Amino acid sequence: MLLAEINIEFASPIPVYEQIKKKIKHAIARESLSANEPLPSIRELASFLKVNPNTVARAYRDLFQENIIDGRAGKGYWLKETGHLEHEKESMLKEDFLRFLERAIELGFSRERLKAMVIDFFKEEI
Amino acid sequence: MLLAEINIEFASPIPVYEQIKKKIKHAIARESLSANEPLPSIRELASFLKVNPNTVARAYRDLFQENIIDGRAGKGYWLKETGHLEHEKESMLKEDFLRFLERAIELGFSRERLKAMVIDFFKEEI
DNA sequence: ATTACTGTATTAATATATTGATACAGTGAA
DNA sequence: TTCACTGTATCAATATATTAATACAGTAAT
Repeated sequence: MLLAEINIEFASPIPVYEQIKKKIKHAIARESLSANEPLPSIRELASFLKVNPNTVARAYRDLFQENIIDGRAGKGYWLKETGHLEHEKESMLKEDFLRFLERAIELGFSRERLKAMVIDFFKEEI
Repeated sequence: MLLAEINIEFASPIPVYEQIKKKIKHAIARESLSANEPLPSIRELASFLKVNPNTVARAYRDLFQENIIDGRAGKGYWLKETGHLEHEKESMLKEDFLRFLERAIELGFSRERLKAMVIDFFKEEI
């Protein structure tokens, strides 16, 4: 994975470690980082981005807990098996969708109306 | 609208003003608060909940900016026309859905696969 | 064991978000 | 005008989140 793929907007209100997480997820999505491939070491990425190593460590720790990467002290971090990842990704997405449904219910939309709206969204967007 | 419909969990990590907003949206969704009906005054709700008036004011200000309620100094706040609300609710929901789509794209899902998954969700859930 | 890398843990500094105290200003009725 | 109620604005106190400084511990090669 190329260091250059990760750039940070320091003026943004979004925390640096969140930006790092998002960039890495993007890299995975485009397959510019593949299964078992090592990530840059915490200190390497930190010095490249000119941020504190703890900030990168926080991003990596989160991704570890999200079951996206694996790692050990002395060895570094690497991307997990993509097969496993597919399953994780699908369940992450399912959770997101359920949260969306909850908000819709809060707003008073019926199941049927919601379904119709979502189908419309698909016709219009992307 | 009944004051008793709004209860706060002070132990929760969710800010009090966010909890107030959510309860009011719920009340609107169940139509326990109807068009043009006045909300409890800031001080009345604050003393009932035993929170600072500014906390309630923050919730009301947010709902005002979300175009859900209207109000003026000296007169209080009241629910807006529901016709207008329907439109607002729909666009709020659309925004939520677009955020969901963005996350899905980040995770590398194609538009078609996403559509299939969403249809499956509707078959299984709620 | 030494060296040169890895990640981890602890604590402090800083920034941001949330809540609170208080004074101010608008509205309408007596 | 006066009164009793509305919401608003400003600033301080507090809590939480984020980043940083530093010391510690694991791994592997020499």
